[in-house]
Amino acid sequence: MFFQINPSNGIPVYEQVSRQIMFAVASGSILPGEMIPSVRELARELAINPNTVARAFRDLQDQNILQTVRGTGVAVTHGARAKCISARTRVIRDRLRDVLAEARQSQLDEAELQAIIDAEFENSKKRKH
Amino acid sequence: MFFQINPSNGIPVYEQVSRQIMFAVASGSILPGEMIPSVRELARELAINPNTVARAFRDLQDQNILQTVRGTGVAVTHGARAKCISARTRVIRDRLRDVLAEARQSQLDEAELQAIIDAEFENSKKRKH
Amino acid sequence: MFFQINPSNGIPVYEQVSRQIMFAVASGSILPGEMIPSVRELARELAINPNTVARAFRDLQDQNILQTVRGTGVAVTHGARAKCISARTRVIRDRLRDVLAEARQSQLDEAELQAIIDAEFENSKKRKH
Amino acid sequence: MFFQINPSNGIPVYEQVSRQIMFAVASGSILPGEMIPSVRELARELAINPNTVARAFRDLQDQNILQTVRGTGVAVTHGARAKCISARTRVIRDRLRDVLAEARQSQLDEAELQAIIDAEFENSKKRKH
DNA sequence: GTGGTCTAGACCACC
DNA sequence: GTGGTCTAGACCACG
Repeated sequence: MFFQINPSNGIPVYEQVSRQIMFAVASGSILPGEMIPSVRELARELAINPNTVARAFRDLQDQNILQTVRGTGVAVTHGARAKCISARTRVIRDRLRDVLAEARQSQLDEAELQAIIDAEFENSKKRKH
Repeated sequence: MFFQINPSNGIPVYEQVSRQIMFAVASGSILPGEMIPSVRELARELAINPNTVARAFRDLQDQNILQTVRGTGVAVTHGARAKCISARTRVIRDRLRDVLAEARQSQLDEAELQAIIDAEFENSKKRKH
Repeated sequence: MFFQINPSNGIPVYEQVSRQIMFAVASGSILPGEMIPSVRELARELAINPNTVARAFRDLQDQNILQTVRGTGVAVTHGARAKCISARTRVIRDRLRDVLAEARQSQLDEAELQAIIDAEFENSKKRKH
Repeated sequence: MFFQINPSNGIPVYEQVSRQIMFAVASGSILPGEMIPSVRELARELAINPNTVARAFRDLQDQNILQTVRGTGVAVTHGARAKCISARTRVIRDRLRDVLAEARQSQLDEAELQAIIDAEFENSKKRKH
């Protein structure tokens, strides 16, 4: 596991964890059928409380993305890949839609909005590498 | 006052109020120097708690967008217009930046991201009128 | 709230709480739109930890049976009634199906099984009042 | 040995093993005095942990259903048949009683409950052959 | 006052 | 070793 937690950016820690797992499955970094690190181990790595990790795992189990094997650990389900990919798209599209809805509602000039979008998109490309 | 409050959409109610006032000033729907409805009146209209309206007003006063006129009520300051315009841009740009940052971090394919952006932008145009 | 918790019967306490709320909604004891007792209050009444109650509430929110009103409390959603009724039927039917499947798999004589069912059904009727 | 283990259906694996042995004795598929496969062999067959099989055997030994024959292996005791038959009835009756108790507590309409029972009983008959 | 999050630490069943 | 449950207590945002 290779991701980062920011304890003070408004997004609940357990949600940062579950999202990053979801994204990792979507992108193929974690494969269906694979075991993922134990609650305690991941908690140690990320320097957070095990209960917080457990909550993230539980949320993903409720979505049938993870599955616990009794006394053994937690595995990625076989249907997880597709679910994660579409969930990822959905999350991003919905958030984008919210921003655009607010922009429209604020009566921001359309050309200006377009300019902001282009600029930020370029920005994000640069930060990509 | 003509805006709408959604008490269960994640955004704090007081923030929905202050933002919509801000946007109204930015777009010229409310003019500098104008009085705005009292805390009690606005609370009644929007069917929310007066404390919530008061908090929105306080936040806007802290930004020098509103000011109390002794014995009369609350008015939009003369410097408000410019402040609201730039605040509006900032709010929207920041939210957009967050979405794009998350999209990038999720390893979503760039072409797909671009497609989503275009589609949603078109969508929001349609909903505009 | 009028229900009972048995802390040592195998069923997790938070699940006993959420089920009993569900059943209460299904049977009409709690109506859609109504507020339910606060986490702290219910925890006090049932003599359990508030976090345990909170978890039950959270599970029901995930099923869109409860809905929190920010800073105010928790309410039963409007679609809850139908969901609870069908969930109740489903829970009971599934558990019954499991028992019967096990009975069949155990090669228990069918007449004997029928006898057990009849006897227990009569029993449960008696206990009803 | 011809039975199946489901590692992720809530019932502990060791209990699935011991129950299925018990049921096999009750139905006469395994006869008193017969040897049963060794822990290691059964574990291999069922693709589960030997400790799990050992625990199932231990439970059955505690109930005097299995006994170890020094230097030879594990055998079904002579009193086992009767014990298994009554244990089987007890297990099923208890589970049935639990379901009906919950149904009653949920205030499910009695006629509806009766209908569910009948339907599922017919269902289970069909699946039997 | 309300719910939500997080931590800490305990105990349990399971493998 | 594993995950699951529960308790206790703290802090925060919201109305």
